[in-house]
Amino acid sequence: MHTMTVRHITSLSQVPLASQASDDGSGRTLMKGRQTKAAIVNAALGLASQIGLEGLSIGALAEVTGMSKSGVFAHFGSREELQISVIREYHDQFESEVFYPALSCARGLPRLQSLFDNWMQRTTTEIDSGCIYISGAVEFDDRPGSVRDALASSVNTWQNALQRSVAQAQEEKHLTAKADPLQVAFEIHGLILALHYEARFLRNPGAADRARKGFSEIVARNQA
Amino acid sequence: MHTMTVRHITSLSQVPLASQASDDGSGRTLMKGRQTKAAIVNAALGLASQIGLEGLSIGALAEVTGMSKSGVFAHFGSREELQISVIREYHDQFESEVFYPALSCARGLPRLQSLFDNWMQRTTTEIDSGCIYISGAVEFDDRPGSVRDALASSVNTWQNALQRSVAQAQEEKHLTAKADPLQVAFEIHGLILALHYEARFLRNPGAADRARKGFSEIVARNQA
DNA sequence: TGCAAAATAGCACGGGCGTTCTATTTTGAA
DNA sequence: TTCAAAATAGAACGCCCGTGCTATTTTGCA
Repeated sequence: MHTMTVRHITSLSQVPLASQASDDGSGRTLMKGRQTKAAIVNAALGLASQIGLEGLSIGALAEVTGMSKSGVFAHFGSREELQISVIREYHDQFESEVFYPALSCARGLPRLQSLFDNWMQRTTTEIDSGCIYISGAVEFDDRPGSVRDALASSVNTWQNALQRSVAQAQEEKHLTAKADPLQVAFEIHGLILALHYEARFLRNPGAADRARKGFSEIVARNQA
Repeated sequence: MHTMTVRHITSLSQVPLASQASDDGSGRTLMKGRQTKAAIVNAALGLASQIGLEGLSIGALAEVTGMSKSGVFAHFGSREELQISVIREYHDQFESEVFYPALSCARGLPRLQSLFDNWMQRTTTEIDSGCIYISGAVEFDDRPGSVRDALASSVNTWQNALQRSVAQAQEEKHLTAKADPLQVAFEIHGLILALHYEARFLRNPGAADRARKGFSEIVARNQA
């Protein structure tokens, strides 16, 4: 219980308490609960992507993982904590699929382009699977609490990274100094949101092309 | 109007049986059920805007309207039908707040600008109240059925109107013939979605200004 | 190998949900 | 004023939910 509380406070840190077991790739000393929990969170992420964080139910999750409701429940202590774990998992995946790979591109426009391309790639996948950053925003619009906080914090982290990349593109003289990173990031975000909306909900074809075209227009307009 | 016809076709007809009463502004002969139903739908729209169409519950609605659950229920026959009634009401309000007023502006860019201004005005309001075209899209992403159909149909009606307005601006030589109405409408949609997301969920200030700036950039880029 | 601790299961609870069925009240034309 | 029809209420149903409690099984160091 205390560990739960602590994890709450330190927000997204998942550092284990000293007394607890370490994992590692394959060694002994790997408390089985950890891997089970990871499996549950993965299944939960899959479920939540499709039906939303609010639609995520412990019963359904138990069925999917072949466990009992209480077995699943014990790993989290509350539904909220489960939802937060899902958000954390999504955050990590997003980071390693979208953000980190772009770091191997040169600072400035190349990296910004890579960030966008990776984001597009991910969003294209999510036309089928759904996106927690988008559905969660709608679900927790006006529902204060730790789930909302975790979600907003993750999204803000990403938005800041994107804005930073725009600013770097200005420093590198790839984009004009007159450009406003907040404005550019806002417009890019809009393209992704429109892509998700029109492709996933309306099932309009061609939305991905329009998002890409929109991005290149933004770049062209702000070029140095 | 086309929308009207479509609404009838989609089986949402509420044409009374021949023997039943007609409404009208204030005359006698107005079956009380009609006004009660309208009041319920209005309350339901308020609730659904905040907590979503999925969150809308008959119990909560009964409490808000001061009626019994079954009293509310009897007006719709199913929760789905209630949700559809809410969508129809929202559609009508949207039409009369955003679409119709713009018709008094000259065809072409003036009317397009008016459509956008009205839409911005409405979205600004919805930063507090919520928007069921946005929340509903997320909730009914991959949930087939009549609710999804009604929602998508309403959104499509609006999207077509917007695209038509862009095309008219081309005919009037206000926008270049090279512009793609689908592309322009897509980008505008993105601005509105980003505004809703960043203002309502992230509570970022300045989002409205960024949306407006984005629109004027789009217009500038596509000017004839 | 033994044995505490961790992990999991089983069960029950209270509550809200949509819906149905059956009264009861209210309406409004004759 | 009467009276069928319309509108509303009331109670109950089965269902699924999150959660707490108490076994029971499994784990992994001593």
